[in-house]
Amino acid sequence: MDRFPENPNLNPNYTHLPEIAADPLSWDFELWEYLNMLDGGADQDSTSQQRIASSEKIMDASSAGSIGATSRNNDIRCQIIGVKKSKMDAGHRVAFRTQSELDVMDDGFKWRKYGKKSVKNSPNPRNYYKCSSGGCNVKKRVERDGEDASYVITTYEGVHNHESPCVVYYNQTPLMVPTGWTLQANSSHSSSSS
DNA sequence: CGGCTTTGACCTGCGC
DNA sequence: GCGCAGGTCAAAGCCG
Repeated sequence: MDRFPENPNLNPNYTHLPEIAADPLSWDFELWEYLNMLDGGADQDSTSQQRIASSEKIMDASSAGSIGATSRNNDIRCQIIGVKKSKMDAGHRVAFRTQSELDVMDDGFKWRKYGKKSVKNSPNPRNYYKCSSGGCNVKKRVERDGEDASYVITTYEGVHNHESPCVVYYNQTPLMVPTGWTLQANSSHSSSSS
């Protein structure tokens, strides 16, 4: 299953930003605030929010480096390449570009695949997922980077209205960590699954 | 048997 | 208005 890549407690390979709350109920808001700061306080309505309207624009944002945060951890790179408010009621949209052999990052939530589509200018198909939790309308798009297949572009749309069904930390359940992941100490949370 | 994936069809938005 | 591309639906099949 997918783990929450923005939550370092769930995915130690995720290059996390310490300022960003790990709370799954508010994380994309925090990311949005953080990226606004990175973007020099650009106008939210006309500038950075418009940068991710399509995969092409996602790549533009990535290459321009005008929005986003990149760092590195154990040879696994995860780059936040853009955030925008969704036109839908679902909320914000956040795109990650992650160097991973796995097609789908395990983010702790349970996703159901509802579509697969080949996209123009990309040899790799795009997969569409919905959060399988009842009443939660969060969607996720996953596709391989057409320019570098070692990267996976994951786009989250919306905000979860529930806690992760798999919120566990490695000091309680180390078996949950996939092969190849590097464990990272959890200093601020205790298990919610007890 | 229930839940999930697959996949073709359909819908919608956008550019020309 | 038309065509294309992206996104979603839903039926069928698979698997535990």
